[in-house]
Amino acid sequence: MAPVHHRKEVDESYAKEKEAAFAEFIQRKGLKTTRQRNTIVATFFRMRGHVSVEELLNEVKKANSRIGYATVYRTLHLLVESELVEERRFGDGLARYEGHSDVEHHDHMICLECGEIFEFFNPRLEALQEKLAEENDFKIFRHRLELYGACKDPEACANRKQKRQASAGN
Amino acid sequence: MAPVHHRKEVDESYAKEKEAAFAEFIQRKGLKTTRQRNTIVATFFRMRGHVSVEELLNEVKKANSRIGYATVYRTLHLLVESELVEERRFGDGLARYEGHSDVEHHDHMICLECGEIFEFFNPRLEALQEKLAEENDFKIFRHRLELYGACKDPEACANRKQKRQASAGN
DNA sequence: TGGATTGCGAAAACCGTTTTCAATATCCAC
DNA sequence: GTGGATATTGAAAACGGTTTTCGCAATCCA
Ligand SMILES: [Mn+2]
Ligand SMILES: [Mn+2]
Ligand SMILES: [Zn+2]
Ligand SMILES: [Zn+2]
Repeated sequence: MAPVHHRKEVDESYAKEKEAAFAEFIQRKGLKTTRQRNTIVATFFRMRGHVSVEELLNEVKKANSRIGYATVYRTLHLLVESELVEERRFGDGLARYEGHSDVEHHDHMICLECGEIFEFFNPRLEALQEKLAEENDFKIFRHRLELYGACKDPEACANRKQKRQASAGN
Repeated sequence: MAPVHHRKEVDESYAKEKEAAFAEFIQRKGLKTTRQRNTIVATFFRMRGHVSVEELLNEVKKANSRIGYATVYRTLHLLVESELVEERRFGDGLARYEGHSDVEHHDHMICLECGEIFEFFNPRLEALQEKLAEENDFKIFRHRLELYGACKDPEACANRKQKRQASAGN
């Protein structure tokens, strides 16, 4: 099985692929290749989940402690513009970023207890939205659906909560 | 027909009802009745749509120009706490508030061209969300669904856009 | 009606994000 | 390779919506 090893390889090739796509975007736009941007992008695509700017900067600083907020913000904007990354806002006042996974689009359930974010996709839901838009003579460009609530499994939820609070105190 | 007159009466009784409910909430909480809060609440429930703080303050100042932002913000928090009003955020960086209409819950379509906000409610959509939550062992407390796009009727959209830009320059 | 308690408004603080600006790095034409 | 036009960087300041502070004013119960 060796799931950890497998996972690591998958992450690496995924990250490499995204880094290459970003490099191509940079060239296509006539922008310059810089160490800082490369570091930030490489770091980002090796993180999982819905990453805040601060979380990303903390990781980035491990590779190059001189990189500051401004460059991280600027690079994230480029990543969004390149469509390699999407910005999310789950109502806690800060932007979070995620790389597109294989599932192109998905929505989110956010546990207000442990902070876990579950992703889901349902074609019927998507179709129903289209139908409702049609009825209102409306053309959808994009949508956001967020279900706020709580995990039903109290044990798993409590564990995650603990884990999160532990990692919050870096 | 006299739709305007009819509308006015409906709004008045609606506003009066909400004002009374807020007064009751204030007493229940042991807070004091003040002119400023009454003015703000009375003004709010006579406005339609999804009202920003600035829009509300502008209206409020017509009745009492000495009222400032702080009191408007504080009163809106009370209105939300009383559950007479809901806060919305449609991604333009500012909070908007709406009184509960007869339809208790609804979702939104936002035209990115003219800024119009259409409201809708669909029981199948709600049920489907519940089903998906169930499958993920998740209990929904609340949700937000926003469809961003554009009106299909270009004329109506352009008219609304013009109207909005006109009223923006107060 | 006194007086403890709340609420008020102007201004300052807050907080995540964006912009400024002087110094530095990139990279294309030579 | 090198010069030099151009883009990028990082610290710090600015921004914009919201919250908090603080001294004064209003509320309201005994
Ligand atoms: Mn996601
Ligand atoms: Mn609404
Ligand atoms: Zn949970
Ligand atoms: Zn429109």
